[in-house]
Amino acid sequence: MIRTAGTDPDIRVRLLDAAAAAFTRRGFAQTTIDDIALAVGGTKGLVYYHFRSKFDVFLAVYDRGVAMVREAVDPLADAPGSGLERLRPMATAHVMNLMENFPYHSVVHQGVRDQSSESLTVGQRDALVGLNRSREEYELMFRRVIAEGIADGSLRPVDAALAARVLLSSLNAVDLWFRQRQQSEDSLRAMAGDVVDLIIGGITA
Amino acid sequence: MIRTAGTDPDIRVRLLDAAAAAFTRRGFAQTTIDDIALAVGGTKGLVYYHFRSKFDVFLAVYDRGVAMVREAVDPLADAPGSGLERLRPMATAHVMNLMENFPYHSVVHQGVRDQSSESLTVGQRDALVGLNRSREEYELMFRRVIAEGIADGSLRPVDAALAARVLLSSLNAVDLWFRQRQQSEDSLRAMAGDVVDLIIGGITA
DNA sequence: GTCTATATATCGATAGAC
DNA sequence: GTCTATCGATATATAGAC
Repeated sequence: MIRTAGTDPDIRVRLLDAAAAAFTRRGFAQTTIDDIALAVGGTKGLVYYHFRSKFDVFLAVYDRGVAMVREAVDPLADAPGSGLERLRPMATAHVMNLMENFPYHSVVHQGVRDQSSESLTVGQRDALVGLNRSREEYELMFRRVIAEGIADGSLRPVDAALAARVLLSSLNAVDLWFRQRQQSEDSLRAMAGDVVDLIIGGITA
Repeated sequence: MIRTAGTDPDIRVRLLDAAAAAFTRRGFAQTTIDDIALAVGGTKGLVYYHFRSKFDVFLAVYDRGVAMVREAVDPLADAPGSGLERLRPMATAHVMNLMENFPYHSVVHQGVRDQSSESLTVGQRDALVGLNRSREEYELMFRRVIAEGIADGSLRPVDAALAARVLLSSLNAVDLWFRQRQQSEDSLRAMAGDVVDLIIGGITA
């Protein structure tokens, strides 16, 4: 082994995975620090050694979640092709990522909802809004591609800002009914494609 | 006055309104019974006189929320016209209702998300799933109209079940970015129309 | 009917042992 | 680095006064 001894170097990530799963299953408020710790075979102290607070764990999960989607989707925005030819792969990759990293996505979704929650302290809200900036850049990227699609004629002349919002929130809403099962990558991709087609293509004849 | 004396006969509804607002602003777990009571100028005891538990309040809000949307939308499903000609008013009425009764809608949305939450007791989950049955009938109504639209040629030959799911969850996702302002009924209706058009009509050229 | 205690439980966070 | 023990705050629910 190249790495020298010591405890699992990825304990932080394992804690984040456990936290994402717990926040998804029970919600942030109903999740206890012990839930997270016990999921990796540890106790409270372990969590508090690696994170300042429960909210800090939430932010770290959120951060990682946004990073993962952007890593998958961002490059597609600047590929060659018309607006529509780039938007469809972007949307599909977004949904695929949602399904494959469901807990992380779910936490990000919670974070977006809660950024205006009155149960947050001022400092907490600021931290959340700060992280949401990356999320907003992401939305602006979709808006840009939609605008380009309108310009090149591959998309209808809709309000790009509203369309980006509706598109992303519609894609994210998939988490309301999607439930993980052992599905092949192919069947996930097929479902993602169907959903994206419904949202981008509409259902009118 | 026809009604004989006694305290406000609508105190139950006022409590539900206050609860809906509180659950929306802070989330269920972070809302305290005192939050609800104080919002109507009372204390804990008032709430516990009218409701068995905090969760009971949640269910009552949920119930009222579903009833309100269905009252507005159900009749439109059996109006004359093609599938598309009925689906568009249904979707628009749904979004209008979402905007006008935002807190109730928001609580119903929470309820749908939480029906598989592991932080519920068995009895609580059963109660929630029971109420969700009305919500499912509602989705089936959309599915039926979509199927009829496909049959009459006003809609593309999509998977009606998937389309109904995607349509409703997309419409509901509007609550993620919609924020109440003092807007005229007309401007709300215009926005609802735009959103519905984007979701039903898609954005491809 | 509504309010004022209060019993009771839970959990985030910290201190200190190892 | 991780654990055990514990403090302290918060909040559901109840009992009984008015």
